[in-house]
Amino acid sequence: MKQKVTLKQIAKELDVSISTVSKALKDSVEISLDTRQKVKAFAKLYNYKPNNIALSLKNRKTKTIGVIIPEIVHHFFTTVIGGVEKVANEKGYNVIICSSNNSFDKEVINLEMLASGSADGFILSVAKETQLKKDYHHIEETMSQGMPVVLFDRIIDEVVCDKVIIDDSKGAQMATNHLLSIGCKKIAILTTVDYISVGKLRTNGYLRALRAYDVPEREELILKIEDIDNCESEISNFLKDKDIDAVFAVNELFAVTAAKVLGQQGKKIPDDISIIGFTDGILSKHFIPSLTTISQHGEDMGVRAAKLLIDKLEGDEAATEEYRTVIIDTSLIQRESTKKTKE
Amino acid sequence: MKQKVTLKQIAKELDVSISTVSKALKDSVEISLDTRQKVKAFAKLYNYKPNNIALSLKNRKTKTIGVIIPEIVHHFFTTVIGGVEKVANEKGYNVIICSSNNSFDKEVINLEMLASGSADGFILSVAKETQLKKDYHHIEETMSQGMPVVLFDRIIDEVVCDKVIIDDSKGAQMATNHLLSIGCKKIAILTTVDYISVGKLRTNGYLRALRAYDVPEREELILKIEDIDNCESEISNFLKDKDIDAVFAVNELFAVTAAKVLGQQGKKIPDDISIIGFTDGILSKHFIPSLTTISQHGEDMGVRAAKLLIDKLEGDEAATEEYRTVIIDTSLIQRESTKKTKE
DNA sequence: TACCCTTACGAAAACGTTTGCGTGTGGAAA
DNA sequence: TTTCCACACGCAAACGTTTTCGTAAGGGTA
Repeated sequence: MKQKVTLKQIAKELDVSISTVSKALKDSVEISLDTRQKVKAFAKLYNYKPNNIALSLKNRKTKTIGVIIPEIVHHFFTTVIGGVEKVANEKGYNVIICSSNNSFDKEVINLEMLASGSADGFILSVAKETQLKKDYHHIEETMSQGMPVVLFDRIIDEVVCDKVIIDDSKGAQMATNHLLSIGCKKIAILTTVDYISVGKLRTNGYLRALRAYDVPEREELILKIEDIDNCESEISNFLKDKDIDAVFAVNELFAVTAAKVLGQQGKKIPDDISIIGFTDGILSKHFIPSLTTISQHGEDMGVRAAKLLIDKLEGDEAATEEYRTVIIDTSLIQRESTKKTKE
Repeated sequence: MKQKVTLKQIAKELDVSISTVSKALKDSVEISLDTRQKVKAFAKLYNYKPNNIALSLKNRKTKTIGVIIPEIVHHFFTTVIGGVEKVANEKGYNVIICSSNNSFDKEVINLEMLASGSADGFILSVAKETQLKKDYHHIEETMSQGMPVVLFDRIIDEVVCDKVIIDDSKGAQMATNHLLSIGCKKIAILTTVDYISVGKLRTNGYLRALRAYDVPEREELILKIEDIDNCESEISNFLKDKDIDAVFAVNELFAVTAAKVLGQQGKKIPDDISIIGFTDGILSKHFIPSLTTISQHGEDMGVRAAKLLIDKLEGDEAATEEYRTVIIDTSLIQRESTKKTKE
């Protein structure tokens, strides 16, 4: 087991100083061609690689981006990470991913850990608990120590920093408009409790679309779900014998669950009831019938977030003081679960 | 913007030496109670956190585990990561995740980057390209430099190290047995090309099960798919008008695609044809009909892999020299897509 | 008063780099 | 022979820790 070779060892072997080795490897003109070649040959032979940790300490930057997301087993977040990685790798950055598991405490711990030397900046989507608690001191603190933070998707309005979001409200409006435009009038919505920022915004978009079409908003068509993972019976009860012609679900799971229970209740999709979801994941694509949905372009979000962060990290002082909010376009992906109703 | 506070700054502020501060924070008896309290109060006030990078350099370990997987947008791999994170966090380790995107080059780059100081050891599932190329020098090299590697799922037999796998062959056998036991006789298999280790093993398991039941193996019932992401037309052509009563698919995507095209071809599942998949992901669970499948217990794999790695990292020299292969049990999850055929 | 022991702290090395600056050697010019 | 200047290299500081060892001050004992 040959240990990792250091400058010091090479220097000793070749009977020169450490600085000579370092400079030789960097092709410094200070060092004679002869020595340079000798050092480089030796370094190659022993597979010398500079120690990142030492470099980080010396340069006071790690060339690493910390990404903290609420869930790691989640299609949308992984697509965002994909985008982040793409940009980061291009620009020579490493990516560390941590999941908060939707726990405030774990979010704080992860952030503090990464902030104490492991990452130069952060891309973050906050945990449910954080949105509920409204405690953002860890984020503020990180920024006050000079580390830039980019928030995405589940953001916090009160925190001043770069942000990448979709216009959730507009996306929901687009979804609802689509249903209205194909002739649906009695549109139920399956959404989350209000403290989830994106859920609330999507509910708002739904309501706005109804108003624009002069369709009265009806309380009994709105279901706000708390326990996302066990939503089936709740949705089933809610939908049972309800006089509706369409369902708008604010996420993929609600959409497929609605499709499933409606099927069980003898409804045909899209003939009896149209369904539209949110998030273009693997479920929407492969479900039968495939689900019309709103795409959030997760990878784009990741790309933009990473660019914003790297700009800040490498930018001059001027750019440092202004914060930008990038809004990613949503788009409607029309599939089989929505269909023009016959007049 | 208050910069991160260091020992040096505290020392200066309090007019003591750096070592005094360091010792005081560690409650060393060398330091008077008075000084200790003063230092601790000051450190708390300024939110002092030791710099991880400096600690890593000093201790020559990073307390970080590097995880490299072929794809980040992939349900199975994320569940494995979930398991790794769980154990890692318990034991005070950080996790860095990189994706190789199934590219050999990117796998090498990521590994080398993390190996040069960023991680103490690795949990790795190799890229397709790596399996094809059979070039494992980067892994051997990493290990020869004293960094333990645990391979999981897509492993390499030739590399001697700790491994966590499922018995793919046995799992496939279990799946095929299930089909046979409910009366299916003409079982097609949708599998991958042979260089993908897990695909080949699962094909073997299928064949073995057939032999054990004295069912002749028929070449025309075996489809080896190269381009996983565009498999629909291939599967559709293969299945068209084929005289079969069951399909075994070696992954989730093949399974749902088979279900879809069979549906299009007018077959009822499970009445006309039973389907069984591999991997218990989100698709199998939510598809209609929900798919019988073999669960790989991804989270377990992650847990075991992390434990193996940490054992090696913290173990004494004795444990260092022996390598273990942990085989995670697979289990059959029976859902709606398989049904006893009427005799 | 002289000596010793405890208490409380500081100096310095080490981890592996990079880099500005100092310096010895040799040859060329005067 | 003296002076000067490249050239080629080494020294040392710095990044932020931890830890070993050294030591000054003070009090107690003989």
